[in-house]
Amino acid sequence: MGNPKQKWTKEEEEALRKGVAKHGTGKWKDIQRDPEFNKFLFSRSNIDLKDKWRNVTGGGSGQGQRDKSRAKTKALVEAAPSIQAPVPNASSVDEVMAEAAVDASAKVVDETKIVPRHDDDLISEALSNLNDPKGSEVGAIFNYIEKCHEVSQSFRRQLRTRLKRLVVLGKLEEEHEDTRPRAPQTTGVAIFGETLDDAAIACAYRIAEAENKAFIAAEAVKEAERLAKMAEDTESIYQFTREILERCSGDEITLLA
DNA sequence: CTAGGGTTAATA
DNA sequence: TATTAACCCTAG
Repeated sequence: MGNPKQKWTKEEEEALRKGVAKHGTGKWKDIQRDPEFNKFLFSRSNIDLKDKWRNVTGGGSGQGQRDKSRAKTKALVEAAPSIQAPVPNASSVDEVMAEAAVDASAKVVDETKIVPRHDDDLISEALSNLNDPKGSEVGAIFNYIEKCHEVSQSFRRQLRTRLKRLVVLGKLEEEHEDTRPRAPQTTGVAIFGETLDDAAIACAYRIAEAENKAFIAAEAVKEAERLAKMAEDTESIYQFTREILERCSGDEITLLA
């Protein structure tokens, strides 16, 4: 019977791209469940996201590459519930990356978008927002920053490494819940106390520089991912990617030490 | 739940 | 007719 194949709109496609750039390929359910993306993807299912992403991507040549000039359409298919913008969501790393992929030297100005305000405020605000009396776990902190800043996976790894590095160095105090580690449910939930707030400020500055380098690293990762599909050599690519990340973050680690 | 394959509708 | 894009089904 009536099956008018609803075409994807710009909002939906953009939301999908953003969701993938945020969480990464896969996790379609998470993207669909996300309140921010659910506004546009509320009528789409996780399978639809995957299918659409399959068409939108593909490696660069061959198939996929769905037309990019086709919006106008009707948009807002089912009387969507007033589209509001509760979240600031101003910076778009993926957008910058995409632009940079074509011409990086011309889009250097967008760099300010990645680092719009002070860096110390980043973690400070995260702690304030989380409002944790004992402190916030490292996961929640980076998660908050990730949501506010839309960082890429490359940066995510660097941030995590940085925080862990500080713990090892002794700058941060790792406080356990109490006696005995209870159950092995968590992969190492480290709750930081007040010391984090102090060290976070210093760490934030490093993060600022990290973001800048992460931007460059992201391009390298993107290239590596492309090669991965062509060569399908995970092992070689893994080392290649690792070298690039290490090379880009090598300077940062030195600063941290 | 995700990945892949196959089918159907619309288009060049 | 061939190709693309959405939709649906199945396997892991």
